[in-house]
Amino acid sequence: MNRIKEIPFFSHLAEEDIKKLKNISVIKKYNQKEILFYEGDEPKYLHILLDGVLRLYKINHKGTQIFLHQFLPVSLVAELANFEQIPYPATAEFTSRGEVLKIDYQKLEESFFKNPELSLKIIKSLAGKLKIMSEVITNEIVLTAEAKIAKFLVENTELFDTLKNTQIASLLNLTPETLSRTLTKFKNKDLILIDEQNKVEILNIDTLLSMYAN
Amino acid sequence: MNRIKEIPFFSHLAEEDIKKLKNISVIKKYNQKEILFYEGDEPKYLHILLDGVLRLYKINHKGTQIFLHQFLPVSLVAELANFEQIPYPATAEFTSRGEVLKIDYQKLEESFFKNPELSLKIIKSLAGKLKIMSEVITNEIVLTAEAKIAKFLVENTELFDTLKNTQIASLLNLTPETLSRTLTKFKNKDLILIDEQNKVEILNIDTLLSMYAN
DNA sequence: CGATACATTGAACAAATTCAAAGCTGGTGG
DNA sequence: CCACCAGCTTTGAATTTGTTCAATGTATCG
Repeated sequence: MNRIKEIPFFSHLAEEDIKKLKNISVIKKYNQKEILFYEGDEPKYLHILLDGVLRLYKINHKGTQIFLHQFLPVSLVAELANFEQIPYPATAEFTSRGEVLKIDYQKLEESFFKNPELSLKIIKSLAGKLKIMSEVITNEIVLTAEAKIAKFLVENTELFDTLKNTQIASLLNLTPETLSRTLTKFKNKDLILIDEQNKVEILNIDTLLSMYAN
Repeated sequence: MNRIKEIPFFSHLAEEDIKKLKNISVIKKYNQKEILFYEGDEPKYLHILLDGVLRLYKINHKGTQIFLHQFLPVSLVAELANFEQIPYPATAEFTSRGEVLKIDYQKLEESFFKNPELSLKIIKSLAGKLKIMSEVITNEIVLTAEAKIAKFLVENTELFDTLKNTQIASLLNLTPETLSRTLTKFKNKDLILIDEQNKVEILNIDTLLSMYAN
């Protein structure tokens, strides 16, 4: 079985390169709630998430988690730490069973960074992460709780049907109480409607948009 | 005069490539307080800061600036927006006179992204920015005002001698009042000492460290 | 001097969290 | 079948953290 060939990051590599890659990497399985790495760990491997859902978070001064991002397969995870040779800036925890390709980074750098196609993919991955970080900053520093919830309502309406409010609150880094109060406020202003089956319907998207868009 | 050769990003390029690059780029001068780009602008050029100091910030819901980073020459600025083809995620304003190399990004991508050395430099630049972003998140979301100030005291003691408290407060995204109150608290606890010439001296670095380090 | 900018201090305020209590809901076992 | 329990959700009140506003203090520089 050759899993590496199926990874978009490496799909273009020559047979010989894939063989090299296999020699410096290993696939490991993880269970739900297992930690791939902790904030502060020294990176040794470059991690590529092959299967499962990985939650990235930081711990704040009160000891509560600050959700940063959820990784879905197939993604490079926290490659920044490898490139910059710094400790992992956040903790990565599986929210489901999963599988990770772990590549010895030192050896990878020596033999693969001359490959321009691979470089371009890494550039794209890094740029994508910068975008995510930029959005995290917007969400956490620029927007108020009300604006965050308005934005989430507009952009992820369907998630309100599948997730519990506690889970949504956790994605937004808010308490369930704040989410509940804000949704009630929106209901009272006829911005949204919550039917008997707890499905959310947006009644006045313009007002919601104006709460967070500039 | 050939400025491009002196830019570390392009120093390794062949004479012929430099000529190409010249054809798709232009050097522009800016005065203090001029804006290089606003948050939300569509990127057309890849910007390389050649001279001057550039301040990157976002505007929060109250309309106040949130300081993100200060660029010094020579740096790629906000290349993420080019790579991801998204609007600029923040505003860039000169805090001094400055100079920027503006490269037509479309044309750059077509002809230069196959160059592995250049790719590697771009990777390093992106990874560096991710690190900055990660630190911004730590500072703004994870740390309390007290912890931010303790960290700044330890890591940038000398800046307290040259900058005014209002400027430091602005770098920390705090009000001067909060900074003043916190410094007074630290003085009363004998963690720091401020002499007649307003020079700050750290008396108890362990306690300061314990306020923000984990 | 006196003007202007910067720093300090106190009091009121705002946003969101925390804590506590009460209300729902859906599944389970008697 | 329904009573009950566990886990959400909602609501109110208190608390926390930092900002805002206003007043006062201090310094420096022409």
